[in-house]
Amino acid sequence: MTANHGRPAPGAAHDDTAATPEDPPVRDEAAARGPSQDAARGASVQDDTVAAVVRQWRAVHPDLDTAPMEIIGRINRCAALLQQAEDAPLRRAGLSRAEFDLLGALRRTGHELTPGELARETFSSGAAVTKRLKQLTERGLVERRGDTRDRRVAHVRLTDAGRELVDGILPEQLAYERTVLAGLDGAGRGDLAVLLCELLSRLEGRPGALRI
Amino acid sequence: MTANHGRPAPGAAHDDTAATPEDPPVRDEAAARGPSQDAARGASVQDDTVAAVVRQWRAVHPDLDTAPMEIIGRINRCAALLQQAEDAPLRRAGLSRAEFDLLGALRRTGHELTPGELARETFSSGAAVTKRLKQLTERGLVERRGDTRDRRVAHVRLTDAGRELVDGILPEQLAYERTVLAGLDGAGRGDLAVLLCELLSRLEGRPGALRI
DNA sequence: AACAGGTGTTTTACCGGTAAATTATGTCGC
DNA sequence: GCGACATAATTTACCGGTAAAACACCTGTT
Repeated sequence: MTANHGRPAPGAAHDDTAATPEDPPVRDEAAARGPSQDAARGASVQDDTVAAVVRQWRAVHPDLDTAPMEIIGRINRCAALLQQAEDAPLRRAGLSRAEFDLLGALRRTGHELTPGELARETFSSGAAVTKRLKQLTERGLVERRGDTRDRRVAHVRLTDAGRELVDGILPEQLAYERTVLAGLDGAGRGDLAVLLCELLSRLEGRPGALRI
Repeated sequence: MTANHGRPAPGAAHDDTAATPEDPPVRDEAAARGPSQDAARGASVQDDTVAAVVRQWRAVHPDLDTAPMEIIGRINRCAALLQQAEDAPLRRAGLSRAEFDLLGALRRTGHELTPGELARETFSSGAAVTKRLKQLTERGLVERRGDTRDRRVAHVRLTDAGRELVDGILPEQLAYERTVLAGLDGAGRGDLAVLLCELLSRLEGRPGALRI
């Protein structure tokens, strides 16, 4: 998903008769091969799908500065692949990612949360939380009680089964993430965390600071 | 979204009567303040939501190595925020992200694609592509023709309106991405692109190389 | 030629998410 | 204490995605 970083077209496949009248087959690798920016870091830049997509855009729009894609495209693509990989073990445990996030929020805060807090905590809508809580309650993973003072609010907590489920899955997820990150050396991991933190801080900055 | 990086609970809110019997309120900032790894890069690490979440996990599970979260959590969170930000201008143009991805794939390859190729190109299911193509065709953004040799396959191409729409939106997206990335200096951007490329290459590596 | 099996696309049934409306409750000013 | 307004949660209607089945067509074998 996300804006622009599908797979490169493998090779025009078996086309058919007349090519589309507009645009003549702009289809060479001419446009500036290799990485656009190779920093101080000597690492030989591999050829990932994003690089191929960026090449395509440059061939079609040589005037456009496509540098941001090299970062944003990769972030999006990494996120998509990571989620896909981590969803498998979740499914095995009978959970969707959204459900795991909800349980995880309860586990890591260590105390009860209201549905509203859970919605904020998991970045989802209140309606979605209501639905998920219904299912998770039926499955005995969470419990709810009403607030005695304010009868609009409910308090949700993990059951023992819920806590055990999260505690069983989390180390597995972390172990997978560790193997993925093992491709980078210690300094690389440190740099990456710092750079992403700077980027994220900017994205999270006081709401609205960065355009809508 | 994604595994573990919601917002930190602002402060137990106004709780109620008895706290849950299990787990005593583990709720101090004690657990190793500050960034877990501060690399060579001197940058003062900011305090983003992921850092807060990682602190929570460390407080509850001091034994667990939460380092991967500092990277994976931030990638996921960045991706979510970026997509949210970039969806707004898309909506204004009457497109969903998935639709824009499809049009973008057609635009950047510069030639016709079959529905199947579009599915691979945009990482979505064939069924989803079928539905999107139906809508986009009705809106006059793409056209389709049957293959003359193999009547199972269709060939999809952008209409002029479709191409103009993509060409109008793309620079806007890139401009936004550039302002977001302006928070990093040139070397930082270069390093980030390279590090993400290494990570992505590993994630994309020969299918199945990395666990499921 | 007929058929078995493969491939490209579409259809079907369903699931989960959201926005907006709804319900129920609390709070503030008078 | 009562009306106006705010807030917490839920319900409703709908939309878009997927998996699996169905369909249409091709290709190789006999």
